[in-house]
Amino acid sequence: MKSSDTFSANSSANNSTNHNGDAVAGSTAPAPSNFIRHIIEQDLQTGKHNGRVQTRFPPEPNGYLHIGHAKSICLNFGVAKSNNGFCNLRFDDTNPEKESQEFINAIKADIEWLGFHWSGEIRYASAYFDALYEFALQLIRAGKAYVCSLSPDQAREYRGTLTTHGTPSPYRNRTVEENIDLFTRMAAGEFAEGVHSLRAKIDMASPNINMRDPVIYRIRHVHHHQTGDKWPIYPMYDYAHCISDAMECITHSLCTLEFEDHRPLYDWILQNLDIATLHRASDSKEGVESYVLPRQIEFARLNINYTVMSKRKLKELVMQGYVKGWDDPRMPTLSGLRRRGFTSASIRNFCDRVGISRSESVVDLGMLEHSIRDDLDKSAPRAMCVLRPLKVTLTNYPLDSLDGPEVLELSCHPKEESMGKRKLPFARELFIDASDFEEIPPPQYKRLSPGTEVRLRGAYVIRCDQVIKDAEGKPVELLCSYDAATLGVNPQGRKVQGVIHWVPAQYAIDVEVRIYDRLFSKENPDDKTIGDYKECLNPESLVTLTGCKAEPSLKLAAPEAGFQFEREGYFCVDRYDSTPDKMVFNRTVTLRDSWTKISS
RNA sequence: UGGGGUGUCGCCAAGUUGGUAAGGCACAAGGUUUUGAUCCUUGCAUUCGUUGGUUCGAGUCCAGCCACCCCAGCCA
Repeated sequence: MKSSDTFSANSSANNSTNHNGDAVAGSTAPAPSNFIRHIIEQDLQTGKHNGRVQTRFPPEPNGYLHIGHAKSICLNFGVAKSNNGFCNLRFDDTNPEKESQEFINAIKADIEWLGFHWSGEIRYASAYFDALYEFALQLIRAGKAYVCSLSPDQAREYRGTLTTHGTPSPYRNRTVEENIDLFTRMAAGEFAEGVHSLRAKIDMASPNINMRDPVIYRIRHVHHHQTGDKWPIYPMYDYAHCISDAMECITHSLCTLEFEDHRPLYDWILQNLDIATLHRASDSKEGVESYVLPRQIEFARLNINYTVMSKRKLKELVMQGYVKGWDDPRMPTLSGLRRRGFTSASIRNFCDRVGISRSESVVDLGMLEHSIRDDLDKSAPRAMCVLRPLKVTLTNYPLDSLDGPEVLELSCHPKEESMGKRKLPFARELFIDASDFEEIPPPQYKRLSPGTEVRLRGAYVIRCDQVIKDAEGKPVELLCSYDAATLGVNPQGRKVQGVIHWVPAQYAIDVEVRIYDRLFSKENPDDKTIGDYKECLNPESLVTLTGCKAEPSLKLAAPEAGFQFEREGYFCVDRYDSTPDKMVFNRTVTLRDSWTKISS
């Protein structure tokens, strides 16, 4: 045990030993070093924002959050927290047809589960529609935006290609009056979808296609989950996002690499708006003179091998029934990982370990597995559960006595005594796992085989005397004898190497165990040479085992409770399908396993 | 044949102003162990995509080359 001196010697280094301490925002290690934190440090030094750090996490509510979002969440909230700043949650809801309240609710729940707290009320880009509309009028009056009446197809032709410049729209030089008239009528719902759009007047010859008079408003006669039927026009991302950031006084607008080419547009919009108006529309409580525009900074999105991360593909897996929902334990969604048994701390740690950079990279799934093992090894109580039961009868163990069974006490954790002990009856008839017996033991096999001994974890040493087989020659029962002198002590004069888990037959509870494995069998399901990513779906990503035998103490386990089933892995009680009468456990991850390496 | 990016160990990733390659994962070898788990110890890039240049000295500066990623939605 640690002495109290050890604790007082270095307070900051011992954060990790603080089990149920501050569960918020991965704070066990010193803040990671990355280019974004460097930029912020610099801005703090130069006093660019008066020492203020304000970030935001801006999901579009068109799907569930996945672990890639967790990277962004940890970054945005983490960077704000360690600089005494704040992070907003803003729904980027400018394209209502793909969005829904269901997604908004799920996203909120996932962020809370991850352990982060957003600053103030939840924000919505849609809450800024009035302001956005006024700013559009301002651009029009300044001759910096115009109503274009090209069809989407025509607009594409006018835009030019990657290597050839575009051609100005014939509507580019409409008068301010005409533009205002048309735009006002667009907003009044007078026109059908597609007949007009509002465009920023920038440069059709720009080598950056985003600057070739991008559309900033389109006509969409659809219901919006927040604003109802108020608007027949909706702003585009490029236009709404930068203004929303500015209105929320965001200092550092962090996004992924694919928006790099949009940065000039982000800056153009803000720089072409009247700063005083922007300031007035913003959250700022200081004067205009200290009002500084936000800076967009891009970082690489998260990729993990053996999985897909695009929302489109995840949605497809759900919609076409390849998985059982957004929260299927095989999904890389936060709700899926949660249901699988991942703790939020493990995900935060994973994000810290992965780091932030600008190079596109593919993280090994092993890193995620390490993060959850690392957490659960320390925090998960141990228990025994036999997945593929094989009956064992201890021929020399007394038959049931009237006093009831012999009851053993086992520690819930090998190191953490504070986790207490659990009771487990011992009996003449037991179950062990079928894989812990081999009639013809392979080299270095340390488990049970005819004539050899093993230790039953937390109980006695037993020896296999006889194998009873069925008609096909498969072992169905083992007749063993136990050594009564080996409870809590090693036998004298011989060494018993193997230790196996077991469960008393008549006191065990029947449970269902779902064995999950990676969803894809190829490292890169997106590889074009595979064809469709669904071709490499792993047919064994889910194997359901029924009739598993769990120790009776598990009966009390609550939904989502995580355990280490000794020698098998980490498992959790399924939060939806498990009932007291029919418990269901999900395998979160296996234990590290050097035996299968040795044996193969 | 346009523009914007990225290239440091098998996988991530630090490398402030040029001064002689952090850390994690994985892997390997030992030790402890009533989980073939955990834990502990040790090992694991004379080299930073590549070729040249500047310099006493370059992953860090300069030039050329190569590879890969992103962009032509009235999606985000």
